[in-house]
Amino acid sequence: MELSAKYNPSETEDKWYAYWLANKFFHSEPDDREPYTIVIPPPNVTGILHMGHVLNNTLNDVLIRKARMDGKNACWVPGTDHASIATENKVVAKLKGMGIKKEDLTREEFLKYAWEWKEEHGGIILRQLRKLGASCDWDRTRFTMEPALSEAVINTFVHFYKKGWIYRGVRMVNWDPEGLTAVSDDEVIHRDTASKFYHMRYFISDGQGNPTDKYIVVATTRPETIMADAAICVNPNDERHHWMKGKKVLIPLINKEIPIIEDEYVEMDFGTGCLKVTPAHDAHDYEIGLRHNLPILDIIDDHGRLTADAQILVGEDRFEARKKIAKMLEEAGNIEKIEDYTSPIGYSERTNAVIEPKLSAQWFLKMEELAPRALASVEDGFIKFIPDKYRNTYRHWMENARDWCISRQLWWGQRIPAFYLPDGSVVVESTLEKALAEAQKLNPALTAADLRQDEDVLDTWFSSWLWPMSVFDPEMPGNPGHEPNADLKYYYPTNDLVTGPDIIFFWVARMIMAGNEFMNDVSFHNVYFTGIVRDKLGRKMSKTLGNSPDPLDLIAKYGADAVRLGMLLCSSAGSDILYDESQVEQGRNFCNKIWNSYRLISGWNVDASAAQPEASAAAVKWFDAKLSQTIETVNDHFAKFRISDALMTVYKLFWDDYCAWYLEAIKPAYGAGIDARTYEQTLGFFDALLKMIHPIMPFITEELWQAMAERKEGETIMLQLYPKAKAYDAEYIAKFEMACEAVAAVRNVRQDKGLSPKDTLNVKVDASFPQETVSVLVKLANVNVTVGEAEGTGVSAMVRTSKLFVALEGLVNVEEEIAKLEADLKYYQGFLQSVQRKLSNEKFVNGAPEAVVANERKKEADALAKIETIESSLKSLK
RNA sequence: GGGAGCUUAGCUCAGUUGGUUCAGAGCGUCUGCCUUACAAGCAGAGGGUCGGGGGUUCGACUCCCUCAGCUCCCACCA
Repeated sequence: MELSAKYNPSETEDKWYAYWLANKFFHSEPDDREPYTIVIPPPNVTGILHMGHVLNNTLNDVLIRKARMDGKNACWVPGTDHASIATENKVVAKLKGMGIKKEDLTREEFLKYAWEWKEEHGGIILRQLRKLGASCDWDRTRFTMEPALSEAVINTFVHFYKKGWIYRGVRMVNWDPEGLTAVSDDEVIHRDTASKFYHMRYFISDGQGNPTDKYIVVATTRPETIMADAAICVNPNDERHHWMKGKKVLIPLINKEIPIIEDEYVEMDFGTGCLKVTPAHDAHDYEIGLRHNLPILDIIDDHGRLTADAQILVGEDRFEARKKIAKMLEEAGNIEKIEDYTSPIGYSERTNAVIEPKLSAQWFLKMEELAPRALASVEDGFIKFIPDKYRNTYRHWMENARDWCISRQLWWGQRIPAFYLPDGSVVVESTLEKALAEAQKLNPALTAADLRQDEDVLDTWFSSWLWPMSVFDPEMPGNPGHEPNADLKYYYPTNDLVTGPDIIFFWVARMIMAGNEFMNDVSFHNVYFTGIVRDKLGRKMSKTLGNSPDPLDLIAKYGADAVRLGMLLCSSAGSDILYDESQVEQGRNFCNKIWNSYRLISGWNVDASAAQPEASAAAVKWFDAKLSQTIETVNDHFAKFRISDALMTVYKLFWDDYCAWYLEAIKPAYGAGIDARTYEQTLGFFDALLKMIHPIMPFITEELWQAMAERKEGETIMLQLYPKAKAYDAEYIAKFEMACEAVAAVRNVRQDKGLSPKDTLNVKVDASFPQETVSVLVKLANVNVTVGEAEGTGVSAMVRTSKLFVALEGLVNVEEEIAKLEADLKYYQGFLQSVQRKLSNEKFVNGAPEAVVANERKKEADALAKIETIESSLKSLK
């Protein structure tokens, strides 16, 4: 069959993916092979594939396919994350479009909509991953909110609660008064905003609640909160304010008496050096309040309006109140001055409302014991980070880990299993029945109706941190005594985790904690951190910039293999990826190169009577060795997670060594057949090359592997063993490549002198040129070769290569070569001297590690050999 | 403000114990080729005082100090 001159991926990719699926090649069950396990970083269930996913999942797929071909029992568990905040937002937005407000729905009604949404959109991203070629074990697909995994989450909560590590505390949250919900720190956008800086006079109290004529000036941007002031705080080192120590001041307008306190938090040179402390409405003030045991008065309600506790301006919106109170203060003579002021203000990402810091009761998980242990897992080398630099980041965070706030004021997620009794006490149990039983121990009269479950759900990460365990045995987390099932025993710990450094704390650190707690083992051995995908100008991919290509469009245009290669080309671990479509083009070009190299060999006719030409024999011998050598290199790159290096090594092996040199060296003359021996060997090489490329470009390699020989149903390249390196003759590789250099040198001269490639030239090589590869030089450079001394032979030009000379008749330059050689000789002699000086130093020889000394001796020998070579070359030239 | 990291060819990046196995790769550029697999290609070539300065050393891209610029994380200043 005639193959087209261009590879067309769209004709093959779906076909092979369907074939792989139908034959369950991705599926893994425990057996007696060594397992290799990866759990997918679960994408948001409502997510759409973007370039970050492409990068991450390509890397995962390369690793898993390589492991599979290395004969391991490879298992890549896919799944999705319920992503409580993101998903709830989308559902709320969708309902809004339908004219439904979340507040008007009951929890149950809302969740019904949410699940509908999930059913509708939940599978999209996983289906998209298939287009990329992801070889996930789809039979094992999990969802963090499926019943079994939710149970694991609840059990985990109960476990830590009973252990005393989960507690309820007060914390400042970012309240969105328009969305009527707390939002996470990530969803707060800080923007510099113009506002006013109000300098207010707080009069010193006479002790009876009456103002004296002395006052202090306090600067604030939020005068509407003064009614909630609990103290005025100054820095104890600030001498300006020592006179007021122990005194009290009166809050303007309401004349409430509050103390003056001292705390080093206050900056002396900012504002007036006096800070009004409003514990309920500022996170720092809250901390100060805790330290000084100040009362907390909350005067702003959920909608951002002043409450009755404010005494004045009750019911006014906070911004209205600000204007009005400023006026009132002015009229009352409490304003010293008002300055224009620009400060960063937090806005809600969703509603763009100004975030109101608000105190609320939250659930926390203590990090006291979890963090140090998780730190040790990494510090002691049980878990490796790639690149290593993230260990610093990790250590810094773990040493300063704050307790984890695990409650979220949302509905989409696992509801906190805390049940409140009428008397306000709380029972934590995995089910209502168990909770009731516990509650009845306290009060036998209680019924289920008396128990009120906490309204909040758990942070999404509180389910994702169990992921490496729960995907295999959901009964494990929260049940330390539980006997792990067969899957968990076999697949855990997972081997490698590929993820972005942005979630090192949210996810990676916490998985390590959960693994330690429930498995008493690491969750994974290696964490490979990818970079962030940016455009070629270094900007983050974003919808608003429109610089984020749709991966599916790219796949449609260039093919999945090309997209994968394009993504990997520029991806060294940990550094950001500057994505450019030209890289995908390069991937497509490589596909085409592979395709056409097969067109070439598949078109050859075997001539059974032909003997193997000398050049072919040499090329076969060389490439056989080169292949083994490269396999070693590639395996080494993989072992060190240098994926782009591994890729580039294979790329060059295929393109430069195989296509440019090997195929050219064995190519039969037009119309002539190829000898059977070379043909068979060439097919063997091609087969090995396809296997080496397969983890990176699965589709085209399957297509050609199936095409190059009759395959049985159920056979696939993806389950073939990766080529193994044999012992190889490195010296021969060097010899052959000397011939290649000579060929290049001749070509260079030819172009330089305007000679046609078709003219056969006469060339002399000196005696150091390896005779075994002369035939290659003859064939590829189109030359007649004779061996001999340069001088006295009529040779008039020398083409210099790094290791030998090729003399080209009719063109001269001996002096230049001699000069170069003499320069080299001088260098090596100097080098030798310094090495020998080092070696004659007793301190060095006795003190340095043995390997270092041996290395020096090797250098000495090498230098001696080199000098000898150069001297002999010089001699032959002169 | 606290912490981490980066600066090597036009671009994106390698450079693993200081030494001609180190100044590299890919892409781009230039030159010549539509040569019966491939112009999405072939052959060849050019290109960097390794951010600046100083120091240690026989020798520094590599180690130390310093200056400059950039990036990320954390805290964001009443």
